[in-house]
Amino acid sequence: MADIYRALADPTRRAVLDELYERDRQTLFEICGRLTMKHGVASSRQAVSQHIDVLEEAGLVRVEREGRYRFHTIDTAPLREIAERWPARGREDGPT
Amino acid sequence: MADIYRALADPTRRAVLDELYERDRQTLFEICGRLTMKHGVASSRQAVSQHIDVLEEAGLVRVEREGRYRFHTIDTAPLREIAERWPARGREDGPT
DNA sequence: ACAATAGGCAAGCAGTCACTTGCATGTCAA
DNA sequence: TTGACATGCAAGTGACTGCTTGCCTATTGT
Repeated sequence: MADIYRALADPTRRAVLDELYERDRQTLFEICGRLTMKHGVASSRQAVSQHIDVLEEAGLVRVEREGRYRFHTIDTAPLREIAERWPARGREDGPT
Repeated sequence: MADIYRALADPTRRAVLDELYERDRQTLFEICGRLTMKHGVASSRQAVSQHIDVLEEAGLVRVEREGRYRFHTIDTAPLREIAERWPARGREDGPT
């Protein structure tokens, strides 16, 4: 499994996660369209596809294939590694 | 303030955070030595210095100058942005 | 079958990044 | 003051990354 931190390093990939967080089970074309419309990100289909590959390898996005469609779903579980690696200590107020 | 995600993207920078998480107020030379000894990271002083610059710009490391020493301290507060951007939802089990 | 749709693969290119190298600044002890 | 120590600055280099380009495969509708 690839590097989750490196996967998060790119702003377009974070926008993809934002979009999938709002709406699950989107296809590549849906993600592309919505990135352009709502997130002001103008990336080609191939570019977004490559970004999704990285997110998938990091375990942040899961894919279900159905016919000629590929539905993408966010998985926030791997993000916990970050919070658990450097937990807030003592006086710094903790998570909600 | 620079990109916290990009700051975390490099494994050496994460090792620096690990080290500072274990022990606060370390100088550059201390960090270099401990990175080599305990984390198996062999980076030059200049390389580590540049990494620390990135961490500092991301707000993850704070610096106190005293005489000819610079003491570095981790600040985990900016990490909360990540957990708050894509909070775990519904059935996915939450943090401890 | 045929065209249209959704996606996949891979080479090439330009920009960025981490690292090195070499020298400069500032502080402390003797 | 002088040398040793801790750090700072900046140019150059090789590798990596994100993106494009061009073509290919698979599925669906008519």
